[in-house]
Amino acid sequence: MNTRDLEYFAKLVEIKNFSQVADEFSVTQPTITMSLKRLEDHFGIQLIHRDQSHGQLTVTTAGKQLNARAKVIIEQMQLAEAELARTRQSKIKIGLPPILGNNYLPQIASELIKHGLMNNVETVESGSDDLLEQIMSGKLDIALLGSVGPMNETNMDVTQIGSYPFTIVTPPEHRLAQCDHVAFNELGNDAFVLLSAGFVHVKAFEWFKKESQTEPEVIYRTPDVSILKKMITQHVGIGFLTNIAITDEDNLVATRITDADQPLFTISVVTRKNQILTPEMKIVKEILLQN
Amino acid sequence: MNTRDLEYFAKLVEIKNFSQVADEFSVTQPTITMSLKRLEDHFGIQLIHRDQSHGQLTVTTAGKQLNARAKVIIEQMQLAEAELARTRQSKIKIGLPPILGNNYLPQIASELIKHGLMNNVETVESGSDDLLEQIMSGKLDIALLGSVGPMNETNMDVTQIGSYPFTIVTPPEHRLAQCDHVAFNELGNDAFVLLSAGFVHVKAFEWFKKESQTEPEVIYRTPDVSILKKMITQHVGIGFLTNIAITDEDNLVATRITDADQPLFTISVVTRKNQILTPEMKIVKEILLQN
DNA sequence: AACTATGATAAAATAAATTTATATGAGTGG
DNA sequence: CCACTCATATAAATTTATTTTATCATAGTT
Repeated sequence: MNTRDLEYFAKLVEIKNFSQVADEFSVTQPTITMSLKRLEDHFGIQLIHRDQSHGQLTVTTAGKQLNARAKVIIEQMQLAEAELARTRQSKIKIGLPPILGNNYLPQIASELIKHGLMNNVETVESGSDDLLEQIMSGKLDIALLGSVGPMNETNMDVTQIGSYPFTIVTPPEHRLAQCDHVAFNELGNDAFVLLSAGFVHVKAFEWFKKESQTEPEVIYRTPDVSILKKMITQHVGIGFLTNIAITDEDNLVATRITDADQPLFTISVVTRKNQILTPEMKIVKEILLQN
Repeated sequence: MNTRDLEYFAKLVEIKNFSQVADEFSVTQPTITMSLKRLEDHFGIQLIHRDQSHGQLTVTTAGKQLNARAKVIIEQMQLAEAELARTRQSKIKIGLPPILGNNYLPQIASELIKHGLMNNVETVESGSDDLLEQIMSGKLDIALLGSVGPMNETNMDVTQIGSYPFTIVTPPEHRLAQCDHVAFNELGNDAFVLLSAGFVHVKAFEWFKKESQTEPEVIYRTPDVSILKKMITQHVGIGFLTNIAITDEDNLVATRITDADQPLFTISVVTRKNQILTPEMKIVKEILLQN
């Protein structure tokens, strides 16, 4: 069985047109006809019903079943491809959210040096959505991911290593800095500077908006945490960040939010199911789990 | 990419000998050499390290990684094969444990008749271990499975539909039949008739033995529940069964066991992840979930 | 009625996998 | 140390599989 046939088939199920599938793969139309015939002969059952009268192709139950398996097989092939490409490189590629960059990275770095792995590691900083996509598709070896509450990804090995509340971040001279705590619905008239879409903070922010029925203005968005902090310092707007994103040097105040049942910023170490870790990757994963 | 190459490779990783792999697949030895070369060329990395000096093959990290993916791909191919073979048959094949046969089957049958599906269904009765193997490998379309506590199978869609205690089953004239309840460690001197290995009852029985540190004699084992019941009636030994296995017509008494934290006989409806159910199968699954 | 879109079919061409035959290289027993 | 065995590699020939080219069939469209 050739996985190429399965790829043709999955595409045929998707776009339901032999000639277009042929174009997609830069082959001629009879190739697709023949490929489907091979599959139908192999499994001894019709997979696609060609309804000439209405110019419509329908996928039989058998076809749908094969398609479900074909998709897994193609995905696994792509993962193998990506993973072995990673193995060809010497460096371990770790994804981590920029929010953790300042806090975790120095701790981790010293541990890496201790194990003589500092030069074998390469970090990628990006929003958690993007990092999840990258670890899932095999572009990363290990990811440290933030999520709103526990992660639930069936194809991933997830180990939760901590969870932290979201807070309102202000300069020390701001009125909220004097408060021990604040309810989100007291912030309806405040302007926020926020992280860009793709960061879990945005999902959490939406949760607070919805639950408190408050619609604070978002005056600016940036994917860069240090820019965000500077804007908070300069009173452009107040911030919404996990408390671990804030260090003493920032000279900012994190005020906790009182809303009940609020989601927590949850940090997990994530690898793929069926991923084989090199001995070095195992050490790096251990280091991440312990910090 | 040919799945045949992946099969050769997985076998090579397993037995680490080119010639023997060739024999397994009834091909010649150079076929395996060429197949491996194709894979190594394709992924651009060495998969197997041939150590001529010690006559030993070792699998590289890349090879281990490919092997992990290959195994999933081969499994998915076999599932597709089995599932489409099932689709070629008209009858829906349902597995159920014989313990449920008497209780569930009549209820289910009347529902099936109501939907005109009675002739489209074929039941297979066997121990839960065997049924699990059959549903996992695609030989069954749907299985009703008993387990000791909740099932935990990552490749399966499991819906728990009930759980019931295990009980001690005796004829009405037996001393235990007078008791409302009994501790397992009071049964050290009783002889049991038990189901054969492969039934979850055996696992539960082992649990009670271990926890109570009691070793009752097992005088006879049978895979046939009705034979088992007859033996209990004829005082060959006392029984160990879930309470739902016992009906009024049996004229047997089920005495509950008092041991703390005891496992329950749990019934679940099980299908495979990524299995496509025909409309008929969906109805049958619904019926099973509702009874 | 001519035209277009879509898929099927057959023969030819090309590409890929397997076999046959043979080579290499490391151990092993006499 | 020589003949022998075991295990894998290599090259050419053969067989098998896939794709293309060219053409046809059918239904819908202008």
